[in-house]
Amino acid sequence: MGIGRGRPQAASLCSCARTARRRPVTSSYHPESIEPRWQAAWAEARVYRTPNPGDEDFDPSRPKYYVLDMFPYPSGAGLHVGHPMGYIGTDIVARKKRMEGYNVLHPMGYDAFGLPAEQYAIQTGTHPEVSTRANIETFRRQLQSIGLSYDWDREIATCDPEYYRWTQWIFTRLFDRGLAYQTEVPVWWCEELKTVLANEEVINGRSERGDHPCVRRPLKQWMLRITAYADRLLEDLDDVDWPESVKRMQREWIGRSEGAEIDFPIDGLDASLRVFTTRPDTIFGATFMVVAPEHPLLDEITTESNREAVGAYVEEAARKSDLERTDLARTKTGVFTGRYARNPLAEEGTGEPIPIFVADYVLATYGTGAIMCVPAHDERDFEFARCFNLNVLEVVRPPEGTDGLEQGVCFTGEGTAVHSPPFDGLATPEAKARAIALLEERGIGKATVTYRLRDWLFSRQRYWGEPFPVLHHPDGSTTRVRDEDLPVELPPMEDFAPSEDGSPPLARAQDWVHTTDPETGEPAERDTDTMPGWAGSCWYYLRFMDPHNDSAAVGEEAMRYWGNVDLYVGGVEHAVLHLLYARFWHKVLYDEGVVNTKEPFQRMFNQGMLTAFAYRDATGRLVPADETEEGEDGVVRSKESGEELEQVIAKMSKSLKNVVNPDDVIAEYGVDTFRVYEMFMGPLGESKPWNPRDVAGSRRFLERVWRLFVDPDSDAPVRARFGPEPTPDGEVPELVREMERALARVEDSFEHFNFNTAIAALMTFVNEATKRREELARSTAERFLLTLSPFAPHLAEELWHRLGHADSITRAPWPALEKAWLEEDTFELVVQVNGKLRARISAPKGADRSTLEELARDAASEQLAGRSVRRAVVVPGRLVNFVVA
RNA sequence: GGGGGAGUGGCGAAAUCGGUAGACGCAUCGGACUUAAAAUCCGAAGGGUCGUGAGGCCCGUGUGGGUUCGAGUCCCACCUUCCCCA
Repeated sequence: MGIGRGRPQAASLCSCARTARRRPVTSSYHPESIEPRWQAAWAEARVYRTPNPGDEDFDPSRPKYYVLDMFPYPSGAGLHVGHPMGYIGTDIVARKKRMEGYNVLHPMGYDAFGLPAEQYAIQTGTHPEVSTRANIETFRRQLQSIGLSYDWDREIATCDPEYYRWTQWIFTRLFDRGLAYQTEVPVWWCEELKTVLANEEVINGRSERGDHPCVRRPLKQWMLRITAYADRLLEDLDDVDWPESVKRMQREWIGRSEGAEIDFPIDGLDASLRVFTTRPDTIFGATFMVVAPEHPLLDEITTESNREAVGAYVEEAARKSDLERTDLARTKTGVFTGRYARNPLAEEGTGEPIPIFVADYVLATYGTGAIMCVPAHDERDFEFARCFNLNVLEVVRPPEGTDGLEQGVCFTGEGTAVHSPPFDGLATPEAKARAIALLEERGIGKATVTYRLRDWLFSRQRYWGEPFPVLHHPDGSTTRVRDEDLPVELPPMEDFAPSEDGSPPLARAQDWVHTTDPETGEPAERDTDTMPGWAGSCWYYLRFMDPHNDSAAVGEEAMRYWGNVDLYVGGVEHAVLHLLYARFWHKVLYDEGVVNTKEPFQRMFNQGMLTAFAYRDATGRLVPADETEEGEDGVVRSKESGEELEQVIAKMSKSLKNVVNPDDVIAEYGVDTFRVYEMFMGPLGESKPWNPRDVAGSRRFLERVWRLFVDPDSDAPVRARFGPEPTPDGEVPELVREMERALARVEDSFEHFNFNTAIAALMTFVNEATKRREELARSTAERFLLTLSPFAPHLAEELWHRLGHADSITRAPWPALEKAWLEEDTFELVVQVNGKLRARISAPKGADRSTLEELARDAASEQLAGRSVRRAVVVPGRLVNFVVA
């Protein structure tokens, strides 16, 4: 191996060397010839293949590292330069870990089921299978052209029957555990898309995809009981190393709140109205109640004289989204039902009748679908009471100095209970506890926890998704398909457009629907819904551990070795849904004994968004970037009309006509330049604009690297002469020190993924080494190439071989930082007077405070002349600050 | 409406702990090489100001306050902007 410290790795690399010898001898940097050659050599030698436990060449003594990208949905548009930013970041991490001797699991696949392929199919007639396959080909070609070190033997696509067989298998486990059930629920129905959509796929009453209008409709749907895992999903967030912001989003999404359920007797009916409240201590302030328009008791509660008005109101509410209904800023609406309830804690006969309203700001799906309203201490109730002129009764006195009812505002914080006979004078937490104790004692209420999280609507009336592995029997019962009968494959269909009546396309595959129950031989029907796009992505990280296993979703040995994902990188847009769903499935699989980790993703990192310049003319029309030119005055104009354009920075998107295709960048500058530029732009976690003008700088850097090693005026593959090697006890040569500084900064950059600073450090070294090339020792040059290789692997590999190495640099040992080479005898001492810089002088490293003060006093003698030094602040190793009068 | 991030040269950005603001690169300008150009190499460069010059001085990290010998960094208030959620 290269510099002789590492153990030989599993993959045979001799073919790399063979291929390398076929290279033409060129003296200037030609990435277009180097890069495809090495990509072919790496593929041929399978240098990125990662053996699994049980494989012949598996080395169990090495530690494991699993670094994963969020796999892409293979859209028809292909990749733009924003997609690979995270991929390049993880590739750099994977390459360094490999060089450090880890067994690195670094796979890639495709989230290939879902609506867009089907919409495209309906528009063009191309079968989703066909367009998805074609898109995958494009994605794979593009990903491979970027030199990403994936183990392509592990590639998966969620639409493969061999993959979704196990998605279905996991569903059957959910089914067995009672976590999957069918029920009639009001769901968003999109007439245009002919499907049900999840709450999160509908924005302002329109579909997220396509922006079509949607309405609420009750339909029988598959649901997953994610709420049963709410507490564990909440608690285990403490054990993962994720951005706090993402954890917070998940916590808020789950929305756990503690409170009480209370039964209010209804006047004139032998029924009571159950409400949920987080503030049982305010029950004596309840001056009215509200039920949701969908509340099951509404019909019974409503009196004859109010029936018409209530009916009309309910009808209107059905057309609104939850969002519109609960918007705080909106004027509250509602209708009186004609009925009253009673405070169950009030002494007999003392309680005022409490009017019951129906109002759409209460949702049927949250809590019990009914609330007691305490306008003095709840914003929405306060607002409602104002609109309808209802009583407002203060039952919590705010702490001293805080505004409350007396100042005309609604106080929602904690204070002291008043006007509440059983708990007058108690502080809010005690009053809550007292209220709950009283309710439980009298059997009219109890402490409860509710969640904002709802069960997961898990079915779609579409074709391009996983079929449900269940059989419906003539007696109305439903059983799951036996393991040995999986997968339930999608039937081939010519026409997969949704039916006009909204029934799913699979319902038309009559031969497929009508089957026999293999257990009983009786006729049975298949389910005609399919799973949503999220299903396949819930567990793909597990399949990567053991992608070809045909007897289990993931083999036990592989699962035990790979554990969970050490580093997961992707966009923040998946912070809630994908990550929550995947964590839910993982926990079910944990209970099932399939995995032995509680959490799937140990560390998570969100890459920033890539933006780009877009141009608008005076009319606001968007002008494609390639139809613009910048004048000498720096003003951007339209090439065609010469009109001045406004430059805006925005997310890369087709509609803004500012998409940059990586293929074009690679064709013009080469892969390594593309990789270096993407990382050099700024920290991986920040959003930043792509500036086509800046790319050349990264290319120039690589050319300087090339010339450091190859003499452009000679035919020799590499410069023959190197400077003297550093001796163990001699003085540390400047370039050795310089390289070590660069290495230290590169190491640092892996902490926060700010590879821009790593590349800046490598540039600084190259600049210095170019100036004093005759001093550059061979060992220093090799350390540099090793350090460069994760960032610019093709160039590093080429030069590594030109230096005479037969084995690939991708498996050469990562250089260990030599701290001793960083140490220096002197430092630059900063001299300040009253905090202002006045001199910089060289001082010996170990000098004590008084020596430093003397040196500084000398250096600042001019500024100090005639002034009295009141104090001297000495920071050893840094500065001296004189405080003068 | 709620939550989070970010505001530093013409542009992307850098600056472990509070201690030299602007590293590294882009664009720009000057010079060398060249018949010429490209490429490359060398150099200049935050703003202002004084000086023939070397160099000096003042201002400067969104705004206004505060803490400190010393603030891009810490605290308070505000403005702008992006993202996420509702």
